[in-house]
Amino acid sequence: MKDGKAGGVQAVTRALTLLRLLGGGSEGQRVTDLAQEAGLAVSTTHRLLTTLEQAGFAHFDPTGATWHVGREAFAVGAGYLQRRSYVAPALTYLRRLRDDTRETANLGHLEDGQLVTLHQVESREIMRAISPPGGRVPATCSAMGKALLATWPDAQIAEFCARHGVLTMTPRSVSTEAELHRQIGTIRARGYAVDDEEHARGLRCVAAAVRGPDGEAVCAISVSAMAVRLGDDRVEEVARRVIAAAEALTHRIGGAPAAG
Amino acid sequence: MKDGKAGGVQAVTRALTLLRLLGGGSEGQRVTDLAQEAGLAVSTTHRLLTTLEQAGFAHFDPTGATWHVGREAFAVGAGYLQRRSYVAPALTYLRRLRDDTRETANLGHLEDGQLVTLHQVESREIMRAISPPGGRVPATCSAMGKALLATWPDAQIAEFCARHGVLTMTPRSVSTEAELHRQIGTIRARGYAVDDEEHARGLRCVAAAVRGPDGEAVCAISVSAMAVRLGDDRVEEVARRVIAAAEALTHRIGGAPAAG
DNA sequence: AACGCCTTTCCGCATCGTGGAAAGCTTTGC
DNA sequence: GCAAAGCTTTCCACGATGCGGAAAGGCGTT
Repeated sequence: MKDGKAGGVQAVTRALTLLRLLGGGSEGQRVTDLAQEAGLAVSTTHRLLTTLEQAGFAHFDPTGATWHVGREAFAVGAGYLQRRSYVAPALTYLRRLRDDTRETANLGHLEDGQLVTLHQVESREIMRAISPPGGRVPATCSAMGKALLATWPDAQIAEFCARHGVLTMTPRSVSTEAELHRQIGTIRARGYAVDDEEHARGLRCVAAAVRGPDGEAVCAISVSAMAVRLGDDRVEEVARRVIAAAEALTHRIGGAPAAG
Repeated sequence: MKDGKAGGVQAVTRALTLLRLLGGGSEGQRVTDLAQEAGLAVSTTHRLLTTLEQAGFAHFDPTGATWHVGREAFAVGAGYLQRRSYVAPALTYLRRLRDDTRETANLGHLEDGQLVTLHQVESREIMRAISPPGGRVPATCSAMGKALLATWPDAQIAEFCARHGVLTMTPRSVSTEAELHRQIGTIRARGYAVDDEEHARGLRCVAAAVRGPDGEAVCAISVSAMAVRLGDDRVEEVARRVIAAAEALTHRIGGAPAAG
């Protein structure tokens, strides 16, 4: 047929066109109108819609005989957002970050008060990272953890401390709630968090939070390096790149830069 | 063929199955695996995926040769939410509810006898939601579902049972119509509904209905938490907050507090 | 260099989707 | 209250269209 482009499965292409019309159009569309808009025969349209309904992607409202987007379509779309959809798109930015800084770039999120490293792009210079993917650290001992905490309201942070305590891993780790709150203030002002040998001796990290579509922080990006290679003079430059990566990823996953 | 159910357009049904797999499965799936999961020939799967990609519903990542849900799928799903004018205003109240209770706050509505979770603001303490956005549960196994049913006249509830049956998900789920009617009475008297491990073992929810301008219940708000974290002593306090949130949203969308 | 495992393309066959036509079903006008 | 209009829904014979086995093309591994 002359359905415009070849290559695809006709019936499927048509069904998807209808699905798009259902999602984009005004509320409650009738078979005849949909058929016209899609340029299909009414009977064909009806058959396709019925099929979409059987799969839960379309919904038919008997009162008024109108068609709507179904729950499955929503479920699939929601999966697109929620299903850790930031890991795959993050890879590009992590890699660039690693190449720009020549240090290890990390992606992590919070789980039960701990920071879990989800992915890591290793520095080509230095061997073996301290915290491999899957590794866990108390949130307050990690730059990524602190960057994420800093996006929370103060009351939540206090609650977090009450629940999990303020755990330490090195003599330099944040050890009191007051100290944590002080640091959080700095993090919010600067837009990035620093871990200065608070997780492991000789290791420094710089991190920034990534936000999801609803403005909530979903994960964080960091650069970690041997402290000797990441002096005070270099932190700001690295931080700038980390923030840029975090913002780029925020944008990429349809995130809102500011929270509510 | 013996594709389970007849009536639908084969190619479309199959394509939708793939789409669901893309949305539901782990991120980044290969053709071979998808084919196996869907019970299709590899070549067929590949052709259907290609078609989905042409329409923007699937996305192919050349590095790693993996398939992902596409932007169009998300766009269509978003239409599902946009169409419901109460979703956007609800976010504020959900977030506040989460912050006040430190548990996960949910928004849901009924479709085809099932409760569909529309939005979720996750507890910061606990990860992994049982029922993520897009997820469905039989209405009677859910606090939100029961809260909504309770706003209906008895005759309609009876009809609902006749149509959908009284489905159960755990040994604690409501299993008879009589039991349901008893609970509905309690819900009406108290103003809130409880799901005590009736949907998933170890999970408790407290929900209240939100009404639209015509006094009809349009959606429900709930707080869900691990049962150990939501003891009998805490239910009343949480319920008070859930009801407040539901009333606030009712008011916000110009709803009438009481039914006709 | 040869293997194994995967993606991608090809092609002949018959299955499956197609659209016109006709049958149901409401709503509207008189 | 009846008829006509306009819609949804079902039916069916035809042939275009999607099917899947097989083969070709890539890529990493042994």
